[in-house]
Amino acid sequence: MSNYSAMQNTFSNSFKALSNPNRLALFSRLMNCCAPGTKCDATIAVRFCVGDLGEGLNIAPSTLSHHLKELNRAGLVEMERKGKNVECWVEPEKLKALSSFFQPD
Amino acid sequence: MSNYSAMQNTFSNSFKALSNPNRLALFSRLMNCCAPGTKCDATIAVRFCVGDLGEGLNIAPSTLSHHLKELNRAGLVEMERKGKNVECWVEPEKLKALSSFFQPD
DNA sequence: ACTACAATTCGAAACATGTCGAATTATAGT
DNA sequence: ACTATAATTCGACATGTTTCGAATTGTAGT
Repeated sequence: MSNYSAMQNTFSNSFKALSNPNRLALFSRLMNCCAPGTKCDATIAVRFCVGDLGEGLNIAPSTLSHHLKELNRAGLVEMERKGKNVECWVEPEKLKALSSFFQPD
Repeated sequence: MSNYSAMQNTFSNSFKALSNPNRLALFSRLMNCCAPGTKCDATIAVRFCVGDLGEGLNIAPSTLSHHLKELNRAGLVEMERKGKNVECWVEPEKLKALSSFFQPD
């Protein structure tokens, strides 16, 4: 347990997911709730459907879908189908984990 | 100023630098001071010469050099020649900036 | 000057990533 | 059943990344 290099691997996968500017933009929208037409409330996980998330990013739907899948695989973004749409959000715990990675003990 | 997408770009470059497991290991050593034969003192930026940093990572010196250069270009690691060696360290400010990226306002 | 050690640059090979358009699946409403 | 909208999968192509060994540069000591 507490396998050092396994944890390192998890984090490097997270950072890989955030290393692409488009993916980081998607993640930031979910994280900051500063996206078009959204009220800001940091206590509740913000939800977007896939299409709205990609708004203004100028990427093809297939590319958007691919990026969200990567974020989901890295464990950074949750996804759930809701009718015709698929809703996406970030769990606050994930933010805490990432934030504390950079805080020396 | 306070150009949103420029800041996003800086961060995606940082995360790209940390997306490689070997580079993340190098960065972690400088950050955590948990490396072989080092006393732990979080108040002072820890310094390693390039060779010692790569200890146990099983990568060629040329690869090690390349990775450190990437970390340096991303602005995450500082480097300074000191005689035969080149010393590397992480500025505590960088850690603070990265950590607070994940903290919603 | 010569030697030894530390680190970097260069070129090449194998592999991974970002992107698209076309085709497909999922769901809801008519 | 049919149609429209949302999202995904697939195959392809161009570009980037990781890694190495060989050659090179920088520095200190003999």
